[in-house]
Amino acid sequence: MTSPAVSSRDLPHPTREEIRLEGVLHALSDPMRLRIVRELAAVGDELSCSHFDLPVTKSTTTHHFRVLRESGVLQQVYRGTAKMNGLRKDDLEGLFPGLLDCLLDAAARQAVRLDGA
Amino acid sequence: MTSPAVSSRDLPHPTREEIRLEGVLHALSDPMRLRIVRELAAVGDELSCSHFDLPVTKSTTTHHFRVLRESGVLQQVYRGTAKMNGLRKDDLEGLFPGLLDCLLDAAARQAVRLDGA
DNA sequence: CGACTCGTACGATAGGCATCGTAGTACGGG
DNA sequence: CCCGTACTACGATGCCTATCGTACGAGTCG
Repeated sequence: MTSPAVSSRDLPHPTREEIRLEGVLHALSDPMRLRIVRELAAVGDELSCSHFDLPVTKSTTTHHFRVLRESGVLQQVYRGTAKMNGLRKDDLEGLFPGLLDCLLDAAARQAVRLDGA
Repeated sequence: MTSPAVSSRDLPHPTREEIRLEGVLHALSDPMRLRIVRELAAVGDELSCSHFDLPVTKSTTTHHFRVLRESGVLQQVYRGTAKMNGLRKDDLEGLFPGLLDCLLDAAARQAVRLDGA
């Protein structure tokens, strides 16, 4: 088997063609979600939901991950009890070349400017 | 006078430092507002509010222009009875280099993809 | 002045959404 | 089989927002 521990539970994702720029921008216009995406991009690999230590409850965290998945920014898959999250880099790059990097750069610049980090 | 017919009425704008990426993304995540920005960028000059023929009432149009101004995407100034709108290209480029062009390109690609135009 | 155009203000409405808490399901390990 | 961990589902709440209609203010032109 190529993917050993992938659960049968699976989650609805938009196809590449169904992804809308407005939806992506809306998803990224929330600070919590932008933070998730930045961390995911920095690590460059899939991360479980529980890896993120966000200042909101788990319910709210679930909500944010769903928005990111339904807008086409993330792909999610269950692996055991964990839900792994990965950026849909290829799809986004195919639809909107350069946009993701540009947004991440913009977010990084703002973080430096505001937090001095 | 440098600006002859500028009315005394003036409008609150965020300074460059006050512009937030989240706010800009939120402003552009509305189809009506994205359309306004695309048209403004295509023309490359200031346009009056009444130039835009949007499928919403004038009240709603006013609302969208205010959101764009308050997020720092547009600058607005009264000229006679008209209110002229211009993209804050320099400020956006200074804060988030390349972002505006990237977003406009993404919007254009999506328009081609969906409307075949 | 009077009429007309452009845009605003205000209130209403309906829907969306970020957040929480609690109760529940799925999976893996002892 | 039972327990703990990871995540979900559902309902509630309060706020934000896209939209409208109507009434009004500011400016221009005859």
